[in-house]
Amino acid sequence: MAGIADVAALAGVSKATASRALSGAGYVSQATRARVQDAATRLGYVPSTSAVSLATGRTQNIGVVMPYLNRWFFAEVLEGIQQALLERGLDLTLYDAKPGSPGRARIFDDFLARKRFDGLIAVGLEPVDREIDQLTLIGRPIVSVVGSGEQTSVVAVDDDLAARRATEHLIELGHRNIAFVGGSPRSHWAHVDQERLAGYRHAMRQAGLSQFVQHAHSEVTMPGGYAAAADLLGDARNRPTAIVGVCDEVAIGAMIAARRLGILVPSALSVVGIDDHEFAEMFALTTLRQVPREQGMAAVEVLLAEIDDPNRQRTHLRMPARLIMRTSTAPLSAPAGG
Amino acid sequence: MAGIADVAALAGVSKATASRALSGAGYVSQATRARVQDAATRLGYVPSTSAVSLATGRTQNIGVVMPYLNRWFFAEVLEGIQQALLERGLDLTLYDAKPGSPGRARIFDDFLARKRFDGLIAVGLEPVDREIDQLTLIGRPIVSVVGSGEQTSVVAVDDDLAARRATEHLIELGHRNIAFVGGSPRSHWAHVDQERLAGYRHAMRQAGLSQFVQHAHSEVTMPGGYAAAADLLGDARNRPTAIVGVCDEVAIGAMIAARRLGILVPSALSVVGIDDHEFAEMFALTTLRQVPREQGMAAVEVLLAEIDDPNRQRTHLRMPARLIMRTSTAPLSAPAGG
DNA sequence: TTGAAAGCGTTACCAC
DNA sequence: GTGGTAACGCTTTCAA
Repeated sequence: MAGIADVAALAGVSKATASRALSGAGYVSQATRARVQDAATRLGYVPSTSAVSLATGRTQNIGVVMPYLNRWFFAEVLEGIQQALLERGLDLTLYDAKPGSPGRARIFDDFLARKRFDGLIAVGLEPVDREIDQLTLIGRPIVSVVGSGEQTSVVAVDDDLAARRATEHLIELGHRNIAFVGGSPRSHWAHVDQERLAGYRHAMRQAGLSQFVQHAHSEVTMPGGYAAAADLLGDARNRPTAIVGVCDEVAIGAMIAARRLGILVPSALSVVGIDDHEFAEMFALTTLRQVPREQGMAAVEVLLAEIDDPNRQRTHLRMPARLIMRTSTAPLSAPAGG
Repeated sequence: MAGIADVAALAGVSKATASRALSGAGYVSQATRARVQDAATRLGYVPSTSAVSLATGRTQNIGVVMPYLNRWFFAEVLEGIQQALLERGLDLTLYDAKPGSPGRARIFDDFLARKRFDGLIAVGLEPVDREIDQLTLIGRPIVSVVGSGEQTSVVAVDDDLAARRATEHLIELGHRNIAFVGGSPRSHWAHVDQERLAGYRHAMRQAGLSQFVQHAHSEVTMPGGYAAAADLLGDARNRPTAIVGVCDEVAIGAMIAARRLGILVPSALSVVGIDDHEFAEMFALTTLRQVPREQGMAAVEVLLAEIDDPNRQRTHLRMPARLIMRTSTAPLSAPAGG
């Protein structure tokens, strides 16, 4: 493998000059620069990343920690991060830290401590106290996507607002008996779930519908929403006329459950989600759109700025979600009861 | 940051001894080893990965290239890989090489050439000729998950067999007019699609049903399957009584389309998929199960063996898929025609 | 504008 | 069993 010494030799200059010529830092005459670059391409020179890291203290690599890879939101964020890093020639090292798994402890104890990265993006991590300490102890800039994060910069959608808008949309359509499906005490989306639940509650209260507030717990997955909605809708006497899903996956699960029970959407049941999941269109789901891919890209932006200037002030980006109207919601049809 | 020199000093030994004591290679007395380890934990010593890489030539990192992150199969494989690496203390650097994207070229030209890894796992890559050359030029072991891969070791499901079994299952139920949905010429799953299509054709031919062979092209996604099936089923005169989906996502899309058209599954239409996707259960989809997570773990196994012994013979692992019967398939009901 | 040489933090060879 | 020391491949002063 050709090293910088070979390049220097071929170009007839010293290693120092070759290094400067290739990295673009420091004075080099146009002529020598050209000669060095020529030699480099000729030899197919590729700098050794470990040598560069050792000498500069920079890894040119960003770490990403997330609890799930196989969920729409996380995969999209990851793609956004990846794309933004790719454009800048930075590598991405992935850590899959499943909540409560033995592997998670190892990641925090060993992997992250290795500092194989110049900065870290934590997606939906919801770290417990000890983990937060470990993160800050790393001494590298950190940006959270989703999550409360007082300690780090944060990029996220305004969850409270999104849920409020979703609920208000249903209220405007004349619904009163509106249930919220999704989220459970032991969910690892805890923070997001709670923000959204709070938004729903807020909207209900403000409309004087506190008596109708109803929260059906569920796993935050499509099957989870299916199961929870099946329960919720099973009791015909006390059935809501509309559902706010904590996210599209849950909302779609609820729609499928409704169909199985012979409850027509939207004539007998309106459903609204939050996300604008890739399946939302297919299910004609009305939803509040967030674009996780953009959140991922924004997180990279913020992180790189902090790497550049470690004293930079923390950024807290909360993006608004936009209502996308499809046909899973409809005005409350002439009701049987009041 | 404490370096190995500090550890050595605190333990009262040389750097060389400290290194041996910590890495476990070479002779060190029990007593000194204990003393060194104690000093290390005391100082919170963490070796510099770049220094280690530079000295050993090993990065303790595995590269993973895949074209999509947001599809069930890929996400599952990635989780399997991640888990297997985690157990061994190895890092994972991710390269998201979308087919035809400008970024893809960069990945092959720049990123992979950096060799920031001891070995590479390529998932469903379908590389074009130039890319294959670039991969082999890296000079590191490579394992493909899915894909033709003559040049590398391969871990995959037996696609031909899976599709054949799926088709045979329908034939045994009395179906004759069986269509295959999924895959298109410009699909980037090309190889898998074709294997499965071939399996379907094979089974049809063997049962003397060649005249019924019908391939509805579609994107290999749930919405893709939906659209293709909507077309296919729209023409009531020439409608198949059963569908083989190239994968579960397509099959589920087809089921949803059927429902929209008022075609009951399974009484009026049987649908079988391949995958056992996380949604298969919820849709009661009969399918041929593959476990991508295990494929990912197996790929790691093979790769590490090849890293250990570069002269090792290539491995070609083709796992069989198992039929999981649910209720999306049923015997052909007393037919109107044919 | 260029070059010599000193790191960067490990490992590994070779004496002792 | 242990310690000195030369790599590993690059960047970065500091002189020239």
